[in-house]
Amino acid sequence: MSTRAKPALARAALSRERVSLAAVRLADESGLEALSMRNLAHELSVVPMALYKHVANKEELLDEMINAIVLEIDPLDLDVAWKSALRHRILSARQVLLRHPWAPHVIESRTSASPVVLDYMDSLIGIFLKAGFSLDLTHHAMHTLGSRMWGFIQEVFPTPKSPTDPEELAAAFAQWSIRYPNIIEMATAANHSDESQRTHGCDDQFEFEFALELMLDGFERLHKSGWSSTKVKRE
Amino acid sequence: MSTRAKPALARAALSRERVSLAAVRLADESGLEALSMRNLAHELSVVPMALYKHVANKEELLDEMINAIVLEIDPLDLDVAWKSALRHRILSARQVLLRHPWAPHVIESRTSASPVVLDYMDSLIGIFLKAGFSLDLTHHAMHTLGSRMWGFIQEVFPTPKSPTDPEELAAAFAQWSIRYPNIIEMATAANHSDESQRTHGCDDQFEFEFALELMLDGFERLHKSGWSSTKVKRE
DNA sequence: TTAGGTAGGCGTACGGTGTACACCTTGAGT
DNA sequence: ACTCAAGGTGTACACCGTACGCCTACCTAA
Repeated sequence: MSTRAKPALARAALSRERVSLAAVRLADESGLEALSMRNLAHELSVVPMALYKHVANKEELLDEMINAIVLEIDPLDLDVAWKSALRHRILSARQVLLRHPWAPHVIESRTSASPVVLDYMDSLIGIFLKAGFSLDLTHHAMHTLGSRMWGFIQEVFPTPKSPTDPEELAAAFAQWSIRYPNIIEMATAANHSDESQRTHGCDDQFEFEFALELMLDGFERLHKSGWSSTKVKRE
Repeated sequence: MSTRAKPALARAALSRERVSLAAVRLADESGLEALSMRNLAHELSVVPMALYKHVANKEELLDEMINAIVLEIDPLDLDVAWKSALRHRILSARQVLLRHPWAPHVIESRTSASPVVLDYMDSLIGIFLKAGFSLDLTHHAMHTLGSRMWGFIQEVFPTPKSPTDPEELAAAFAQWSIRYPNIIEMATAANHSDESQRTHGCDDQFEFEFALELMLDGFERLHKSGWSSTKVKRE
């Protein structure tokens, strides 16, 4: 009864880090909707209110989860041309986000940046400046990247599920071809043409890189031509 | 007591449309967090469960709200060059979203597209195809636009609030200059240079248009050069 | 004119959420 | 040995979405 419990006897002590790592794991494995303070506490064999000794509230926990995964992004390689450095950093961020599918949603809901997040952004800006980009152009480039700097873009709505019964499906398809001729034309081309399926079909990774390269090329062109926002550019 | 109440005596009858319009108004005026079924019902002088006779659940209500605002986007002008048509459509979407600040969050959380949403996307695709873009390039262009086709981009984290006390602020500023030298350099340039404040400072509208033009120019260049995804483009 | 069906608003109740607040236990420092 | 604070506990509250059953008022057909 009155034995002096050694520190790590019954269970390891809670800590801010242990809490947020457990939260990341829980979200990874069971989805964001399973991440309630009660579930998380249960996972840690602890009573819900115990968590509040380590994080102020759920928002702060979510902040901490983002910190944890931002630290997974590859560190910056300084010995490489700006374009490769940027591409590498952003594609690495993308790999991280693919491991944590809940992250985009959480990132989007944050209301202010933590120091860890600011570090990451600072390093991206540094890449531009070191390459001689003007402050001006760097600024706009960062805004253009937007959420792509985190390795994701809002995937436009998934198309509604199609019926399973072949006959119904054919009927629905006919309907759609009338109402959404362009969507259908594009979608069938992307899915059917011989080799395109494997080469790019609708491969998220390809789409991401396509857009990223388009932006990087755009930045490069503007930089080389000495673009400045004082020259208005509308055609 | 037993008077035959005329249809519109006590209050107008509920309908799916009245419910979703009231929801839009409530979100506009009081923010998305105020939009609970209970609050909405109260607003309509009705008991919460009454709403469920018109929408299956809250998700469906949110879908309907998006439908309502997508219909506010300017209709497509067919007599105009593709670039202008696209720009106009997207900037119009942006105006709509500025009127409904809750919309980006809701759009991002939708899991499938409604017919109204598909109509909008179909019309954008149509702009590309009518201009002679390949199905291929059109497809990638749509992905590249991403959430920008809705008139917003995930605004990267707002910087954390700065202290009000001038002395504290100076200290914090000094700290930041060391930890985030690039952010600070960029931010001060954007805010201070004489006329840049008015001309572009950190004007969301300008940033949006900058990115949009960069993309449109990129699409145009690829289209003119007969780009196809079979040619790999990595440098 | 009456009977019956149905659309739509009402009331109650349940299981979930985040978290405030008071309590108690335990280990470290004096 | 005593104190004090850090940290885990238990209870309680307000709010959420919504399942389920009821009841009333209208429309239609006989």
